[in-house]
Amino acid sequence: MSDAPTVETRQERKDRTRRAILDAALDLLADTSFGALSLRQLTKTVGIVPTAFYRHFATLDELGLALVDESFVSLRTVLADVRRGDLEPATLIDSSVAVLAEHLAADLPHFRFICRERYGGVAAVSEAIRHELELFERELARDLARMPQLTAWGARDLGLLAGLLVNLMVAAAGEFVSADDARTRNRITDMLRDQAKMAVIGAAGWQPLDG
Amino acid sequence: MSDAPTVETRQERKDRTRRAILDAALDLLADTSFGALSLRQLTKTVGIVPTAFYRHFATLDELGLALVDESFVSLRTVLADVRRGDLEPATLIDSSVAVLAEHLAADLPHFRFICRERYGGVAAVSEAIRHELELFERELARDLARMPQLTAWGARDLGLLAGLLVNLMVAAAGEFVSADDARTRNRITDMLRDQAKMAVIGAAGWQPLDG
DNA sequence: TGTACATCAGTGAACGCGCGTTCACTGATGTAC
DNA sequence: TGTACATCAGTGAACGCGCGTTCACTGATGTAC
Repeated sequence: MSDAPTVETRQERKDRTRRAILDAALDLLADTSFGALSLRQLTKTVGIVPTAFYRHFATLDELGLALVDESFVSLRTVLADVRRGDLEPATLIDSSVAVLAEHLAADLPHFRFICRERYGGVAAVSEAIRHELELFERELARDLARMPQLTAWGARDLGLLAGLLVNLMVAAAGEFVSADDARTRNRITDMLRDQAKMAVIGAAGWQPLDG
Repeated sequence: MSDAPTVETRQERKDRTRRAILDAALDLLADTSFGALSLRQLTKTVGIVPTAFYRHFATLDELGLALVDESFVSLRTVLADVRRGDLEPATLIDSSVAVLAEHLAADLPHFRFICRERYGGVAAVSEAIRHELELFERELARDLARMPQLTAWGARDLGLLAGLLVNLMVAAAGEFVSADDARTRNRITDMLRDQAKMAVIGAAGWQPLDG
């Protein structure tokens, strides 16, 4: 047993507090919307005095934008994991939906935040989320463009399919977050998988509008 | 010019105040989420004293549920108008989306409320909305079942398609509400129409799972 | 029709409470020499 | 290595404010006779 005192620099301690603020916020946001978040309740949960919050964020909105940022870092790892996995056309959707479900279960707070605040009451936050979702949609469209069956497609049609899939995904995430038992979650995952298949089959039979 | 004094019964006056409360709430909810709505600000907007609110609703949650009710009355008129309109398979989606766009533009506050609170922070309200959306989805599935191309389908597959279309619709409504110029709204409507076509084409090519 | 009483939508004062933000501060960590 | 000074994350008191809810009330509308 070493008695060596933990040496922690000022910056490390500050980073740890910042993380604690973000985590406490995600925790409290399970029960309320961001617009109803109280700074005093938040700092009380963290275990710091209300004014200490301002050492880390200039405003509550800035905290919200930080949560948007890290939520989308989390969401992007879904795409990265899908790319890294099974890319056989016949089973791509099954494996992609399985990857998504895994991420959903592993990081509920961030996905709940995205769903809840997408059309939420704090303009700065909902705008940031919709902007990031648009970027995510484009990233997905780029991935779709690389699929052999869709190489001839134009940008608009790829965008339509990507948008459709993103909307399905967000809605499924919202239901998933609200469900609290494994059975319901499996039903949601199954539904998402079949709806995604419908969408892709429809896309395959679609008459491209451009490109 | 008649000088006849307006005769208004006690009940009529009460109904008028109740309506004014609902309207003021819809107005304030353009800027905040329901969970952040203040009873004092609300009654100030109506022009009554805070305590008078309790003559109409026992709690703020009850007001929220009343808003859910009338929002879905509004949404159901969309289906009714679609049924009443052009039912030619070749142009059904175009005309349905046009009807929806018309209703969206005519009653933004209720549609914004549904989108914003669907996954919002007040459990009673978001649960009521998701319940009503499920009923709406079933109603849509029943309409779809009557279409000649889909008569052979099972309940599950009709439900999948209906759910997909409802998610598309709600997402489009959310974007529509956030957009403030006619050009953007037309783009959203166009996108919804084409995505709905993709979904229905996919549904047509789908291998039914049951039924 | 006239009178006496009941109802009840809306009033207004009062309450204790949690809110966000200000400010001058403390004391441990970091740095310059 | 030792000392003197600078930095800055977190403190704690204080502020004025809007909050939801209580309560006894007022006075116009409604009703019974």
